[in-house]
Amino acid sequence: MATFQSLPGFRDFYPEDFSRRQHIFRAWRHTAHAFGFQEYDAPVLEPLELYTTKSGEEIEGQLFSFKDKGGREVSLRPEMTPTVCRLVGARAGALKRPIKWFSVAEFFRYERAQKGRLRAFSQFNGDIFGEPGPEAEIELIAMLIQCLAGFGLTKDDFYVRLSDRDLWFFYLEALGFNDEQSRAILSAVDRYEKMGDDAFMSYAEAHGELDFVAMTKIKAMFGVRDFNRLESLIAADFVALVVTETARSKLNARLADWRKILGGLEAMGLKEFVQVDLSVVRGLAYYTGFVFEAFDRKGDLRALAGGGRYNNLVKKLGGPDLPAVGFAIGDVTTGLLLEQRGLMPSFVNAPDLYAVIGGEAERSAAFADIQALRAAGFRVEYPFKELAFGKQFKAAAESGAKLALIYGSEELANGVVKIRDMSDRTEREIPRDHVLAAVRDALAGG
RNA sequence: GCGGUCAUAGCUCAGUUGGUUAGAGCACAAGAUUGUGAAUCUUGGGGUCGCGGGUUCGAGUCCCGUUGGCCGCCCCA
Repeated sequence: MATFQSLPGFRDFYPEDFSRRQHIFRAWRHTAHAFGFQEYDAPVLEPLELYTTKSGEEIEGQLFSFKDKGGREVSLRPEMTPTVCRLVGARAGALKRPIKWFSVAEFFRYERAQKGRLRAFSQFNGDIFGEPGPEAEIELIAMLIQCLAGFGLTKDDFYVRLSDRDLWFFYLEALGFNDEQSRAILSAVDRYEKMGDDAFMSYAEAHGELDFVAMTKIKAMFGVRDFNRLESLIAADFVALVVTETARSKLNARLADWRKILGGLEAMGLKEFVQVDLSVVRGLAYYTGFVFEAFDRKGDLRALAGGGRYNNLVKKLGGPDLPAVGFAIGDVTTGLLLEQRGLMPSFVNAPDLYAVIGGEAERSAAFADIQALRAAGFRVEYPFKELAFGKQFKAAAESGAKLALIYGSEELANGVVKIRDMSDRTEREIPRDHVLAAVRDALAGG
């Protein structure tokens, strides 16, 4: 047993693990480029205040924070959102709109590790700045879906739950609740899935029991799973209740945005991935409108991804008033889901070519070709030590190389090299000065 | 921060009521095999049995503590 091991919640990435993570990163970047997003990164270490300003002092308990040698309070980044707000805010005037940025980066949170949650993890973050309308949501939700579908996951594997904090506030306002009461109700809605009716106890303590009619309406609202039902619930309340004209027009405007998002995603053929679900509230208060989360269909994993609109955050962090929507997908849960569904490719590290070298005398000739082939971009392996031919062919086969190049004394005496197709075991001789061309030709076909 | 559970080779595990020098399979390496393939056989390296203390003539085994993994609670940006 080694004396030192990695810190709790941190992972070592041996080559197989690294290749698995790399597979995830590659697919994410591929998708982001297809959607026209630009990649950025920023320091892993940030001023602690960036996070306490955004999330409150309490957040420090969950951070890898410390005082640096200059006495600065600093923290490893626990998320990308404040950082990207800082970057965009600083140059907002000079950036072409819409601003569509993404990153693939590592984050650190001082929390107890659990299934799907570690202390160090990677996330894909995609954000759109400068677009207040639901067009940004369409773009981001479509990209979120593709970030998972790109691995071969389908609508039977995962789905995106779409909710709307504005709709909630406008609806509760129409029911006669003030802002503080509405927040307490939303916090109960957030916990309802886990706690049931007990979730409303803290509301009752602060504001008195909810009356039966209001409770029924609220439960109906977060029980809704399709848009037509949502519309008809609200339409029915317009008839049954005394609703002010402003509350009515706010709600109607929200419903129009909903129609736009759902219509847009349907036109993209993504309807089956999206479910209306107002029980998603997403705890932290900085979300200002639509919020969404992706889950696996079987429901035995933590959330795959989450995001939403945060129109006030850039300004709060010192930038201009800039609307924003974003989401993040984690590598840990995504990796677990891909393993579960057999979509994680096995580690492949096969060279294109394996050079079989007769002896020390032949090594120099082989080296010349090996270097030329490598410079041309081919992956070439050869044995470090002198080995029997039998061993070398075995090594070549185990390496997974498509071709073997044979540098024996007989071949070199004739000015040729044998090129062996490892899959069908056929061999042919080629002149030494045609090796590169012959390899190119042989590998082009398969 | 709280609770449950586990910890023996790189991996998966065995190890009797406490008893000699802690084992197997896989993996890795060498040889059989100095011009042709994933097989087979032989051999080898690799363990302070997570760590520390206690009980005992004797601890991988029992007790306490600790660290770490896994699972759950709180939290989840």
